[in-house]
Amino acid sequence: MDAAPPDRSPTLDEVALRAGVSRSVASRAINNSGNVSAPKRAAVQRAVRELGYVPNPSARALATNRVGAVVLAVATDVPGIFADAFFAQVIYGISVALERTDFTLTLVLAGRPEGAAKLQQIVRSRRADGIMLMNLHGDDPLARLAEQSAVPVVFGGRPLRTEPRWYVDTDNRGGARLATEHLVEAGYRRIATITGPLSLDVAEARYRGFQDAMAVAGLPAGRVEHADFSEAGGAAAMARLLEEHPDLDAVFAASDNMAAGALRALRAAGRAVPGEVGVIGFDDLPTAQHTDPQLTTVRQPVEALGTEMTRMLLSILDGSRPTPLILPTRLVVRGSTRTLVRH
Amino acid sequence: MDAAPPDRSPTLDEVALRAGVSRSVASRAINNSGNVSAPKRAAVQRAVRELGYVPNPSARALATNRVGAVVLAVATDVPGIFADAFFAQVIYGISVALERTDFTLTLVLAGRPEGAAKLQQIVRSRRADGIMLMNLHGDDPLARLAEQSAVPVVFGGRPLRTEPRWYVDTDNRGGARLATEHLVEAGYRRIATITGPLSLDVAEARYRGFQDAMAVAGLPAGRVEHADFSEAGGAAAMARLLEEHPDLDAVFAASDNMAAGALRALRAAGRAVPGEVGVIGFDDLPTAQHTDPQLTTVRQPVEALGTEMTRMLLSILDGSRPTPLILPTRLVVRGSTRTLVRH
DNA sequence: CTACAAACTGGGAGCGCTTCCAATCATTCC
DNA sequence: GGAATGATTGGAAGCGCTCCCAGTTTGTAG
Repeated sequence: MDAAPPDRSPTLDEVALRAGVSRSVASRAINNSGNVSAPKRAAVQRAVRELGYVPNPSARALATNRVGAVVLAVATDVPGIFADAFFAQVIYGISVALERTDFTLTLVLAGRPEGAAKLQQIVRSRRADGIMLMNLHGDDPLARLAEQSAVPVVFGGRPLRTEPRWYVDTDNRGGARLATEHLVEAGYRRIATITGPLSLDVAEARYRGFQDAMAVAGLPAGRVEHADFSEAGGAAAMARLLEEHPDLDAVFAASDNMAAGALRALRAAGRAVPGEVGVIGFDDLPTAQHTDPQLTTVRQPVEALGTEMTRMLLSILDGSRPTPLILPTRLVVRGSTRTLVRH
Repeated sequence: MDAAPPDRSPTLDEVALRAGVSRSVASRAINNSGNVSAPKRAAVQRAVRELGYVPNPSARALATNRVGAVVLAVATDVPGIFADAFFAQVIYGISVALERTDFTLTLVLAGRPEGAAKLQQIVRSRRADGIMLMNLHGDDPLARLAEQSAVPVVFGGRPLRTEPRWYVDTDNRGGARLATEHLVEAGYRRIATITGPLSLDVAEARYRGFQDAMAVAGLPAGRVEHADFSEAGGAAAMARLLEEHPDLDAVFAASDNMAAGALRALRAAGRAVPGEVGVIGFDDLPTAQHTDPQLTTVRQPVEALGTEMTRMLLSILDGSRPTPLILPTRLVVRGSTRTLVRH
C-alpha cells in the first residue's frame, strides 16, 4: 500500500520492471496467451496487483485493432418512442449480457440525421467492434449499413424488405395470430385490428398474423385502421373504427399503447370492455397493467431481445456464424377480454 | 471516385502524401490548430475528402490522452426502475446535447456489483473523459467515485449526505411545496403523503417540501407512509394510510407511479377522486396521463436534466468550473384534484 | 555426453496520431 | 539592403500496447 496515489497510472513497462521480466512476458502473462513460465506469471500478477495496473484501452485498441465496444443504435427521432419502456428493457438486457465481458456499450440515437451521421462516423472510424441496430423504418438508409461496414451488424427486428444476415426478432406474426385466436376462442366474431405504421416490419408482421388467424377462423379481416403505435394514435384509430364498423365486437391493437388508446376511446363511446367489445394488445409493457381493465396482451420477451442480440454479436466477433433467432411470444390474459366462450 | 473500396482505412500519412505535405501539417490542418498556410490547408482538406479519411480514435486517444467519450452511469439494479420512462428521457436529452460534439455516450448500469466494477474499470483505465452519475442511494460507495478519479463526475440528483462539486438536480423540495400548496388551495385539509425511500435524496427533499408547505398552512404533517416509488408500493402505502387515517382527504405521492398506485387503492376502497380524496403526483411521466382520472402532478424537466448534465460535463472538460444547477418544476393540473376552492 | 526438440524469453518494430522543436521561409522596418 | 520578427514547415520522439521472431534455456532421447 503506497501512500501517494500516482498522478499517472502505471504502464506495462513498470509492471514488467517490477516483476523483473520483459514487457513481452508481462503482456503475455496479463492476456494469458501462453509461453510464460509459472513463476514469472505469478510475479507479473503480483506486480499488477501491487501497482494497481489497468491496461490502457486506447493503446490496446491501437495495437490490436479491436476496441472493446459495441454500439446499440436506435433509429428513432421521436423522444416519445425511445422513451417507451421498451428500449429501457432492451438496454437492460444488453447490459446484463455485457456484464461478464469487458465490452462497453455505446448508445447512439440514430433517428435524426445528426445521429445517423454519428453512427456512420463511429463505424467508419472503428470506434466499435460491432453494432446492434433497432427500429428501422422501411426506407431507412441505415439498413444498408451492414454491407458498407467492416463491422458486423446485428439487427433487432427485421428491416422491412430485406432479410439481414444476422438478426434477432420476436415472432410477431405468430404472436398476432395468438392474439386473434384468443379473441375468436372467447367468442368474439366481428374483430377489427389497429395496425402500426406498415413501413415497419413489426407492424406488417402483426397485421399478417391477424389476417392468418382470421382466415383460419373463416372470418372477414376487413375491419382495419392504421396508427403509429402511440396511445393517441390508437385512440383516434379506435374512434374511426367505431364510426365505420359500429358492429365490431373486438379489436386487436398491435401495441399495448394503442390498445390503451383504444380502451380510452371505447369508454368515451360508452362501450363496455370486455363485455361489449374485447380488446387485446401486444408487447406486455408495464402500461398493460395500468389500464382499466388491465390489458390482455401478447408478451414479447423484450429483455431477452437485448440479451440475445448481444450474445449473437459477441459470438460473431468470436468467429462463429450464428443463424437468425426468432423469440417466442406468449399470451397473457387479463381483464380486457372475456375468458369464457359463450355458447 | 476510386472503384475499389480499400480494405483498410487510409491513415494520416496517406493523406499527407496525397496532399504533398508533411504529416504534421496534415494533422494541424485536420484539427485546425493554427500554423497552416491556406493553400496547404485546402490541399489537405481535399485529400481527406478524396480518400474518405477518418481519424483513428484510438490513436488519437493514445496520443492526446482524451478518448472522446462520456459515460452515463445509472446506479440501479432493478430492471423495473431503469425501465421507467424517466431514464429514457434523460438519455434522449444527453444524446441531443452530444449530437453536435464528437463525444460518444457510453452507458453503464452500475447498480449490481458487476456493473459498479465495470464503471470503476472504465474510470481507472480512462475509457471515458467524464462521467454522469445518477440515482445514487444514500449508502452507495460510488458516491466517492468523484474524489477517487481523475475524471470529472457530474451528478444527476444529489447523493444523500454529501454535496458534490458538480451536479444538476430538480428543485424537488420546491416542487413538493408546489404540490402541497395546490392541495391546500383546492380546499383539502387532511393531507397525507406517500414518500419514496428516504435513503434517496429525492425522496427526502420531496418529503421536506411537503412538510414546509404544511407548516406554512398551519396543517399537521403527520399522515405519512413510505414506499419505494413503485406503483405497487404506492398502492400498499395508500391502503395503510386509509387504515390509519381514514379521515384523510388528499394525498401527495412523491412520484406518479406511486400516485397511480394510490389511485388504484382509493378506487378499491370506494373513495371518489377528486371529490372525496385529492391525489397529486410528481414527475409528470407519461403514466400521469394514463390514469383515470388523469393525474395532477408536478412536472420535472427530465430531458433537460440530461441536456444540462451533459452541458455541464462538457464545459468542465473544456476547462471551466460551473456551479451546480437546480432545475425548476411546474404544476400540471389535471383531473385528480379539485380545481376550485370550496367555501 | 551430445544432439535436437520444445518451451520460454525479450528485443524491436510497429499500430496511427499529436506535438515539440529546430529549421526554413516570408515580411517588415530601419 | 540587411537584420529582426513572426509565420510555416517537417523531422522525430513519443503515447502504451501487441506480437513477430531470433535467441536462449531446459528437457529428453540416443
